Formats: sequence, structure tokens, C-alpha cells
Amino acid sequence: RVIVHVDLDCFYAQVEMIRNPELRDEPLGVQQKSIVVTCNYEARKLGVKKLMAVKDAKEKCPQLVLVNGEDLTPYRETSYKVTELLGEFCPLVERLGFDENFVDITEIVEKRLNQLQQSGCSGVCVSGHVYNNQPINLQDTTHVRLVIGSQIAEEFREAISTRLGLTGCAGVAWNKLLAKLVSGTFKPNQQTVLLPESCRDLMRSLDHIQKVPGIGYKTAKRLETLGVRNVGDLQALPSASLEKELGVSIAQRIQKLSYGEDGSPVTPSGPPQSFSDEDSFKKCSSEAEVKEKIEELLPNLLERIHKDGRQPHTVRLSIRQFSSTDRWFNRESRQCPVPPHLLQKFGKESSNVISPLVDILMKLFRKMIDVELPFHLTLLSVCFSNLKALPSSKKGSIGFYLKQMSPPSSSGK
DNA sequence: TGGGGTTAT
DNA sequence: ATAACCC
Repeated sequence: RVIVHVDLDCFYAQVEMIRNPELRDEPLGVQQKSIVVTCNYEARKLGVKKLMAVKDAKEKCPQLVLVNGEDLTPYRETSYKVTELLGEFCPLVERLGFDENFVDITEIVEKRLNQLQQSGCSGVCVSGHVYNNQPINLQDTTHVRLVIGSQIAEEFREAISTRLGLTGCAGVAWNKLLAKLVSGTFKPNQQTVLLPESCRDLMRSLDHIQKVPGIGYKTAKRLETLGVRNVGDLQALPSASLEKELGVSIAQRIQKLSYGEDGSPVTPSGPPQSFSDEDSFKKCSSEAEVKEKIEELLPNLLERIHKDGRQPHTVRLSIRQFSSTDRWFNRESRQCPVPPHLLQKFGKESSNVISPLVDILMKLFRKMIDVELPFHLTLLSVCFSNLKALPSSKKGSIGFYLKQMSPPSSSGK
């Protein structure tokens, strides 16, 4: 396989600079509540970091310009434009967050390799960086495939730049793990291809196991218990010990990851599996406030669902309760089916589906919280999921990935 | 420390 | 429904 990982540079900041070009030359941060979630490179030069407190960022950089990024609509829309653009080259595009995509370009590479072999193999040239500056051997067809991959990655970035005005990085390798890890080696707006001989170096360059995508906070903590701190430790750990701590499935998967092995396919994301909207705040402690917050969240969500054209069959309310310790990660939720009579109304405009939904959501709320007792919430989230296509006679469903434009060349297989 | 997403159990 | 992961 040949996989490309595409990673847009400071995505929210780029979108804001397109929305308001006067911000182009300023140090710019995107703010959500009391945090600068991302910033452009002007701001980074002046010491602003991702996820920095606004207070610290202003201290470091008093000239910092901030825009509010709590409404994700512009980012979400731009994000899908990128995914759809990549989808014009190849059907196998998988989203990761709003600013990253994996593309499985194996078939495109094979096609070009055949053309190349018919017309004499000379003149193949790598695009962008080669990891470790490793020499290319054009006798090695694996090298040639990856070099072709680097050219395709360049075409992706060129298309994203000229058609959407966005810059980003790309990594090319033979699996998703490695493509993702290698894409960040040269950072803004550059790309890197990994050749097999440098795989060990790339994995060894990771100083902590949590840098391995797929090994998160919890797993890293448990591995530390076993004395595992870096990738080498994880490779060396007897698999029996690992399986005992994490279970066979996770153990086998992450130990393979530690060698740079990743068999997971690029799974086309297609349209979203869920739509959610959330808001965090210092305090919400009465039923009336909860109802107000929910009423604020719903209109935006319903509009998105309407545009999508599918019907959500499940609705969920999530909350976060205040806690001085462990402020992060104590969320609870309750969900229920959307009643069939409401389902019909989702497609229609101007019908009032809001108040019955608020009623349902307040019932879910009372399943979690005894409203007779004091409570202190710091977050409310509403999520619609279990999306089903309409019975196919209804108009208006755009059918997300329906368009198939012409890729650079095409032939029936 | 935001405002989103996904999959596995 | 939660827990883990990703951004």
C-alpha cells in the first residue's frame, strides 16, 4: 500500500485568515473560552503555543490578535471541502479530526508505475523531503512507488492550495501510522516521504510512547507502571506481560505499532456519523438554566441536520459536573430514540420540532440529575446520531459523496 | 484546557 | 452508557 497523510497547518487560524485577509500579517490566535486553541506562525514566532491560556498568550505577546472560534461552522465546512477535494482523486479518504486526512493511493500509484514502465523508467524524481535524507534506489520498486506517492502528495497539496487557499503538510509511507508520523518532520507547508530502511529511525525518534498514535493518556500511564517509557521499551517487553496488563487485543496492536507496523485500512469516512453541539461554562445550577442552554444549542444543530438531509434516530444529552479534582473527563450521558412522529418533521422547514425535543432532553437530564438536590454543571452537549437516509423519494438529499469528478486519468478496471 | 469527532466493550 | 482514542 501507499498512504498519504495530509495535515493542514494551524487550520482554524488559516480559515480565519481567509475569512478576514487583514489578519494575514498579524499574529493571530483563535480563542475558545479562556484558551488560545491554535494560532498562526506569526504568533508562534512570538512564543504563543497551541492550547495556551489567553492570559499567558497576551503576556507573551501583547500584540496578539484574537478571534473567537467557538462556533465551528466555518472550520467544519472548510474541512469537508478538503476531504471532498481529496475524494476527487481517490475514493479512499479517511478524516481524522477537522484538519487531517488519510488517502490510500495504492491504485493511483500502480497505474502510474505501469505507464512509467512502458515508457522507460527514467526521470522519476521525488517531491519534497526524504526522511533522513536517505538515498533513493530506483532499482527498488518499493522506492519507486513511494517516490510516485510523493508526487501525488505534492499534487494534493497543490490542489488544496490553489483551489482552497490552504497550506499543509503531507507524509507518504506504506501504512497510516508511518504516514502520519512522518508528515510532521518538516513543518509548515512541506512534505516528507519515508523509505523502508528509515522506519526504525523514525520509530526510535519518538522519545515517549504517547507520541505513537493509538497510545493515549491512559495506556501510556499503565505502560509506565510496567517500566515502559519509550518505543524501545515497548518493543522489548515480553508480549505475555503486555497482554496481562492491557488485554490481548490492545497488547498485540500497540506492540506492532511500536515496530511501525499498522495493518489498519484507510476507511472512507463518508458523511458524519453524528452531529453534536456543546457549550462549556463556569456554572449552571438550575433546571431553568439548563433549559435555556439546550434551547441555545438546538437551532444550530437542527439546521445542520436539515442540510445533511438524513434523519437522526437517536438523541443524547451529555453533561459535565463540577469537580475540583479531575476537572477534565467526568462526563455522563443519557440517550433515547427520537420518537417517530418527530422524525418526520426533521426534513421540513419552520415546523416546530424544538419544543418537543427540549422536553425529551429535559427528561434525559432528570434521569442523570436529581433536580431536587443542588447541582453544578460545567458543560452541556446535545448529540444526534444513528443517522438514516430518507426512504429515497424525498428531494433535497445531496447524497454527500455523490459527485465523481474526473481524476487525473481514468480507466475501467 | 475547547468543541468537536470515532470505535470498542 | 461508558471508556478509550483522535484532532
